Amino acid sequence: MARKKQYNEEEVIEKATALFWKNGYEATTVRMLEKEMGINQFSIYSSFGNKQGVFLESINAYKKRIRSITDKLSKSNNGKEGIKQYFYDFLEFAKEDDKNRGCLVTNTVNEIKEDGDPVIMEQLMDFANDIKQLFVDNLLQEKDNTIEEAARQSNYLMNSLLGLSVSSKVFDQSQLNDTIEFTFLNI
Amino acid sequence: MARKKQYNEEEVIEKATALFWKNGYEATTVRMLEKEMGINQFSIYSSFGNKQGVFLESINAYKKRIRSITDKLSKSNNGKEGIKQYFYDFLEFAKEDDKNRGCLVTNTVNEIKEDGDPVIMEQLMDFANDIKQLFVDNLLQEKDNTIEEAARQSNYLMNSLLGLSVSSKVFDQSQLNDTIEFTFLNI
DNA sequence: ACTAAAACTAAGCGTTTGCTTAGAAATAAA
DNA sequence: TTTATTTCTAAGCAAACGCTTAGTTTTAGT
Repeated sequence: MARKKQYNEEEVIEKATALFWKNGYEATTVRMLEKEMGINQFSIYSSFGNKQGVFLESINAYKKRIRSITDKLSKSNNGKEGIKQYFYDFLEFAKEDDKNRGCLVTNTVNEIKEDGDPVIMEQLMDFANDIKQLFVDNLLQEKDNTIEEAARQSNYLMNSLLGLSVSSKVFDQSQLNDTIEFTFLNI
Repeated sequence: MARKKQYNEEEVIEKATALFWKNGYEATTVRMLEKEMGINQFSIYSSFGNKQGVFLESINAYKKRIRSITDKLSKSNNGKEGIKQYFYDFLEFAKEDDKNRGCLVTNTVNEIKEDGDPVIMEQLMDFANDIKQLFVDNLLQEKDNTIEEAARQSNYLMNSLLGLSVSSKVFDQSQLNDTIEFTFLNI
């Protein structure tokens, strides 16, 4: 009846994700996507609607990939030690060759700001809140920790993780290790 | 002999700074600058060469403005307590109406990445290192603190400050206060 | 083999980007 | 007042942007 697609949508989105991760949303042009994904602009628009559609699918692909370490955290039951391990896992996850790309979601929050596309913004907020909730869950595994205290600590830890997403692009591994160790000293 | 300039270069750069601070470098177009600065594109290019020239002058204007709080830190002599005050001062400094714009320099580092313009990148790195050095100086005011320990602590504090630059755009004041208080418990 | 539907290629659409330029308006020395 | 010099306005440049479309190729049911 009709011709077959010569590409796999999941595969080309993986490649788009890498581009967005490296360059950000605005700086990634449709011509770059065309080249990296290995398919024509027509195919891009026919499969994903528009550039934003490609990006939203890339965010989904990113979430799926990072689930390997968030799952590890949600299964962890040794309190703050599990979160600390998540910090180290995240640094490894975001590493590409010897460079660190930070977190795709954090990068995007930084880029598109408050007047950015509301659909994308909501996606990003949900993602951050999910991780923060994982922190709270793990912090409550520590004995004598109240919900209020865990909430405060999770704010502190999220701040540190956001900082790490930025720092990892600029500072070297030993500086990052120091940062993580200090972060978990007194909670 | 010749016609007089109808604008003051410092004044129009102040307005350009506000625009870059709010929107970032790439998202700020020359047409937007034209409108905000209140002068024609010809005047912009004749005074500052190109868009990057306007931005570099804006970075200088930003540095001059933030000097009010960095000066306070460099004059401070009560160790980590002075740095903590700097964190609160920074949040106040970056506030615009009820929104927080973060740090112009941090925003730009996040935006232009490693393959960005080397001239801009160097400016940004110098700025970050200057602040980090101020942290070290103040940390050495604490008794029994070694240079190595102060260096490690300054990495941790810079990470927290970078995180705060991001967090302040998303979280509310009480969450930020909790974060700062927790940050200084550890050192 | 024929045909209809989907997927391909490649050219090109209108808009916006950073930047330039032709020409008018203003200024101060002569 | 004339003249030389600079600043102004406004139109326009090539290139790059996101996106579309005309026309060809491939496929599977008849």
